[in-house]
Formats: sequence, structure tokens, C-alpha cells
Amino acid sequence: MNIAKVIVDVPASSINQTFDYKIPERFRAMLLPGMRVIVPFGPRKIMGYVVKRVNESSFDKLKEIADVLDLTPILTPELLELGKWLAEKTVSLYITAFQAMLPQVLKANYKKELERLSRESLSAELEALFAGRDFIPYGALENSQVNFHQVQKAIQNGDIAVHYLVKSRVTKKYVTYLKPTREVHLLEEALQDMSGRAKKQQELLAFFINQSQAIELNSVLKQFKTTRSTVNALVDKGLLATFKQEVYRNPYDDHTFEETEALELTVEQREAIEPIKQNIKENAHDVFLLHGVTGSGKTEIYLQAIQDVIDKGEEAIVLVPEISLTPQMVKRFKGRFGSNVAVLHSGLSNGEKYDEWRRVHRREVQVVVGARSAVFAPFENLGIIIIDEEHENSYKQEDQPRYHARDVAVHRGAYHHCPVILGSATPALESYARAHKAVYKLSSLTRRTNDKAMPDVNVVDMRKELHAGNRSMFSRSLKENMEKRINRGEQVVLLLNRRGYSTFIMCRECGHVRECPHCDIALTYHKYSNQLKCHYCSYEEPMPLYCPSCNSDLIRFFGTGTQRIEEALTKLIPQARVLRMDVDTTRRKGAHEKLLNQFANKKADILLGTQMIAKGLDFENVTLVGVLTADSMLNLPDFRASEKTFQLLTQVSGRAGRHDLPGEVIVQTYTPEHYSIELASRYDYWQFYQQEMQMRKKFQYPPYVFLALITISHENHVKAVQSTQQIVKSLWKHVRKETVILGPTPSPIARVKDRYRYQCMIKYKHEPELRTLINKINRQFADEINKHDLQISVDMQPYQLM
DNA sequence: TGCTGTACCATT
DNA sequence: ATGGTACAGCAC
Repeated sequence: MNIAKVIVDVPASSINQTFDYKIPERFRAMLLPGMRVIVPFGPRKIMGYVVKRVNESSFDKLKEIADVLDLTPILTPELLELGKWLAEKTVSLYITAFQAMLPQVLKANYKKELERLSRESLSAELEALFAGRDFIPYGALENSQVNFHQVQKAIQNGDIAVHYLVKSRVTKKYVTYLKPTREVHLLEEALQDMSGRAKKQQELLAFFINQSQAIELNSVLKQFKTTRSTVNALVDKGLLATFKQEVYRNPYDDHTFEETEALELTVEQREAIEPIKQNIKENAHDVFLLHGVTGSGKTEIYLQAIQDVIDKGEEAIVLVPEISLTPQMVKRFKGRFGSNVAVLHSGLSNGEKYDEWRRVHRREVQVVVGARSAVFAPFENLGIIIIDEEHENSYKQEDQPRYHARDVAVHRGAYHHCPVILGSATPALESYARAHKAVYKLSSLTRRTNDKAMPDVNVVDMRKELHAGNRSMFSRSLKENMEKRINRGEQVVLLLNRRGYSTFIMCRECGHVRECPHCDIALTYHKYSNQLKCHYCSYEEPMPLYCPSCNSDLIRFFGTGTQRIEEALTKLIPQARVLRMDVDTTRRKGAHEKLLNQFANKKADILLGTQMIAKGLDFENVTLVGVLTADSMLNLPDFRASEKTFQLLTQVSGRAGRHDLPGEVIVQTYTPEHYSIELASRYDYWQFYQQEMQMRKKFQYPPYVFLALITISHENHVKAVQSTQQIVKSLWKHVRKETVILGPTPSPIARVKDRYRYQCMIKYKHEPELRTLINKINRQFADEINKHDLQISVDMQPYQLM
């Protein structure tokens, strides 16, 4: 078993295979699958993952592994298998699948450097560059006087050499400790001998005579109100010593969480949790769909199920959409399980994420709460996987590997023989359909734990407002209600239902809209930098003073951004204190929580924001929720538009009147008759499900069919269309006759980064060979991809059809 | 003849 | 992805 099969860190389809390496003597005893290694690859050195050890290789000229980066495997055998499955299932590269399962800092950093080998003098330019040093970064060659040829010659001469370095991005946090190094009597002697002037040194030394334990340096400095120099003096005298010890960065101070006990369950909750507990007890794997209205106590069910898993000595993964939005969620888990919980989400720094990940890796915790990628937590005895708000789009990763966390969870659940819980007030249609077909087990929670009714939803027809001469974005009823609540000292949440919160600029004179020169999309105005930016390629230009097309100065930014609504709102109700929550006001780290805290402390009357305020917030003083434009998503070319609208309206309605004060919801719309709006206002999920299923059946969309989206891009418009056409043709040849292939169609954003994008959509019910077929097509186009810069990307379960 | 840009090719 | 190489084009 002295040969290792390695997946190397080269994201190219021609490299999407294992490479064999000899394991040198010094690594034979310790090298295991799942460890990272450094291997020579062509002229350079790169990182790779060992997936297997074998005895033989069909390749005869094997190179040796240059180094091993881990002492223990970072991928368990299960995760190695899962990575393979994931890559194949999503038609992605093995390397991208493995990288997706690990924290960012475990990815390799590559550097090149030049070493001076000979003492003899080099060319004047090279001498200047090295400036007496033996090693210099390779990058120093740029903007220097040295030309490439000189370097090549020097290398051939053996005067200098290029080194390829693989650097770890891992940084660890250390705390410095201070401790005495001599026996007590020696310290006492030293204290006597010390000059009377060194007051602080004496104090410190006296302290350590009574105290032989190591103490954190910073706390000593604080306690004695002194500085490092005092300590250094004692260290120099050989009386004290400092040493460093690694500590985890802990983003949450565990002690600040109030401990909670299990709550008494309602009858409904008990009925829902029973089969889950049974599953846990019997090591059985079922997928449970927990359909519970907001406030029905889903989280308590999660907590008590997890308790069973912990008692059994097993581990739990809890996925939440985006945890920084719900500090309440962290609080509940830390409150119940204390330091037995690791938290993984995008609000943490890379270092913090790594430390939390390591607490899982080292089995220091049994519970992980985190966003999408936490589904890969390296536990080996999983007892339960929970996906909260399972309908959320953020569980689908939109770049390679394009996976859905739900699929991964179910796969891991089957492997570990443990239950998977999908919880939501508005389950994804796919999930509910599966529950309906008894593929998943359905549990319904129809009542709130406090038995409060859901707030009344009043739908306001904005067309009538217009006819009545009200041209503002606030209906009369919303205005009156807001004033009434604010005067009573209650609070209001206002939701602007917009997917993009971008503001584009348009000339009022000629209608010219400023677009990105490289992409077919309007540029977005950014107030803080007064720049126009492209969200797709990061192109930037200053905000023009005059219209580039007609030179008029009537160029303004457009779009009903939250800023404009805020302005209108302060005009409409001058006494209201408005808190605006959007990308601009939440950009800074922690800004999000700060704003929410301000609102919780009643520093504002109205919280105005986009989708981000719809989820998981719980303010007891909020009695009115207003939705300004409920139908703005309905016109998007997205077959899930109705579903998303229904989900959003239901979620946001749950924000009002959760406590003692009764709540009310006002929904403004131009299409009050639309079933998603009408049924959301009645909280009728079942009716919505049935109606929407009919639509999906009629137009052949999921869950009636599976989708696959292939996007082809090329700098040349014609080439892009032609290649897509060819792909469509060869698909037609090999799929069943019931399968539908649409395309070539231009992608909704037809050009990005100067590349034209065409797509083809496959709608199928049963195509077991589809992935093989797509891979075959990929290979057919290998030449075009390598030589002529054609790009083909595949999404086996598209959520965003761009 | 020597320098520069580029297409192509292999990587265990 | 990325570095090496063969080769074409061009100035001297």
C-alpha cells in the first residue's frame, strides 16, 4: 500500500481524475486517505487530497509525495465518498466538491520565489533586485529592470532557482502566558537582591512567589498596571518565562447565554416529535417534513430531538438559512446545549470559521448550527440532521459544485441511519409533494404554542388607490394604521418586496439607461462612493453629471430603493423615526445586529427593509406589518415566482403580534386576485399547494419534472449560438421522446464579461443516463473548450434560471 | 540571428 | 490552471 491516489488542486476537466504518487518511506506509517498532501505536478508543486492507498499503479513513472499537510485526515472516509457522489451528481469537478466541504483556510495558497544559488556576481539588474538577499518573491520581477530572458539564462547557469511553494492559509490565535522559572527560594533571593528602584519588578516577582501557576500575560499587565518591558526585564534575568498557547477564537461568549430547560410540549408537538424520537432510538432513517405555522414551536422540537441524540452519544447538524439574521437561533441552541455547540456561518471571519470547524473535527462538540456548508460537518456518528426553513433558496449553492443542502442531508442521513428533519411554515413544493406521496413523513403543527391567532391580513388594491387619486406608494389605510400604531407607542415593520435592491440611473430627457460596457445589464448606483458599478463583472465608473447620450443634466437614479421610500415616509409621517435596513446600511460587520437591537430597544418606530427583515425576527412591540408591493416578484420570468411570493407573505405576516398585542398585516398589491396573494392572506397553504401544483403540471415544471440547465458562453455571439445548437441536437439524439429540450435561448443576462451566454433547458421525468450524456458532450467539446475558450456550465437543479 | 508573442500540450 | 516548448513573425 505504498501508492497514494490523489485528487489534485487543478480545477480543469482534463485533470478531473486521481493521480498516483509513491509514498516515501518517512510518510508510510502515518499517511491516510483524507489527508492533504503536496505533490509535484509538472514543473510546479500543488496541493492534493489523498483519496486512497493502493499497492499498484498502471502508471510506471511515479513521482513521490513531497509533503503531508495534516496529522489526521481532514476528510472522513464518509466525506471522501460523499465528495465523489456530490461531484458526479452535480456534474462538477472532484476538487471543487472537496473544497466545498472544508473551511476556506484549508485551501492552499501558491507562491513562487527566486533563490540565489551562486556567490558569483549576477547581471547588474539581478543584483539590484536581490539586493543582498538570498530569497526574493517571484512577483518582484514585475515592474523591475530584469527581463525574462536574463532570468532564464541565470536559471540555466545554475545561478538562481525558482521554488514553488504551497503555503497554508491557516492562522492560529495564540495567547501569551507568564510563569516563574525558578524555585520559590531562588525567587525570594532574587527579590532581596533587586535594586530598590525597580518597584514594578518587585511587585511582579512577589506575586509569582506566592503563585507558581502560569497566568495570562495580558491579565498580569492589567492587574499590575505595567507594561511588557517590566516583564521582559524579569525574563532577561531568567526568573520568569513567557510561552504561547493556542486558543480558539470564540465568536460567542458562551457564558452570556442563559441556560434553558426543555419546555413542556403541546399535544401537537408531542405527536410530531414521537416518530422522530422513535427513528433516533431505532437507528432508522426517515425524512420528516415538519410543517408548522410560525410560532408553533418547531425549534423546541429540534432541541428535544437533539437532546435524545446527545444522550445517545451521537451528533447533530442543524442548518439555518443565514444565521447572522437570527441571533435568536444561536441563543436558543447555546442556551440549551452551552459549549457543546459550534456555529458556522458567513458572518464569522475565516479564522473563526476554522476554529469552529476544528471543534467539530476534534469531537469537542456534538452540535453544529450553521448555514449551507455546515451540512458537511465532519461528524462520524450523526444522529440527526435538521434543516430549518427548508424552503429557503440559500440552501442551493449557485457556484460549482451546484448542490442543494437538502439532497446532501438526505444522502448523509441514509448513510448514518438517522432521521432528517425538514422544517418550514411554507414548505417547498417539491418537499410537500414528496410528503404527500409518503416519501417523506409529514407532521403538521397547526396551532401556535401560545394559542394566539395569526394576525389579520388586509389586502389593499393599489389600483383603487390610484383611481381615488392617491399616487403615493402608501395606501390610505396603511398610512392611517401606521399613524395609529405609532401614536400608541407600538412599532411597524415595512417590507419592500424587491429581489434586487439596486438603483439604476436613467436620463429623464432621453430615457438613456447606463449599462455595463461588458455585460448586458444596467449599472447600479452606489451612493457611498458615488460610483456606478456592475454586479456581474465589477466594472466601475464615476456617476456622470450629464447624460452620456444627450448631455442633459436630468440624469437621476431610479428604482424604488429603500432610500426613496424612507424619504417619502418621513414626509408622510414626519414624527416617525425610521430605521432603514438594506445592503447599504448593513454592509459593515455586525451592523445588522446593531440595527435590530436599536429597533428592539424602541429607538425607532418603523423598520423598513427588504427580504432580510422577513425572517425569524421576533419583536414583541410590533403590531403592524406592511408589505409595500406584494406582487413585484410575480412578473419575473421564474416558475417559482408564485411560490416565493406566497412564502414571503406568509413569513412576513408571522412577524406581527407574536406576543400579547394583537397584530395586523396590510398587503398592498396591484393584483389582489392572484392566488398566491389571496391564499397567503388566508394562511391557506394546502389550497395554495394544490393550485400551484396544477400550474406546475400544466406547464411541466418541478416537481412534475426534473430540470437541468446548460449554459454556454463565448466571446463570439455566433459561436455561442452555434455551439448551443449543436449541444441541443446531440441531446435530442439520445434522450427519451418524452423529454423536452428548450433552446438555444439567450440567457436572461445575455452577455457577461464580454461573453455571450446561451442556454438550453432540459425537462425530464426519467433520464438515468443524463449525467453520462452531458459528460460525453463535455468531452466532445473539449477541443473547443481548451483551444477556443468555449465555456459550458451545468446546473442539475437550477433555482436561478440565469 | 535573436527576440517576442502565441498556440498547443502535458501534468502521476 | 499553468508552465514549457515549438514555431511564426519581425527587426537587425
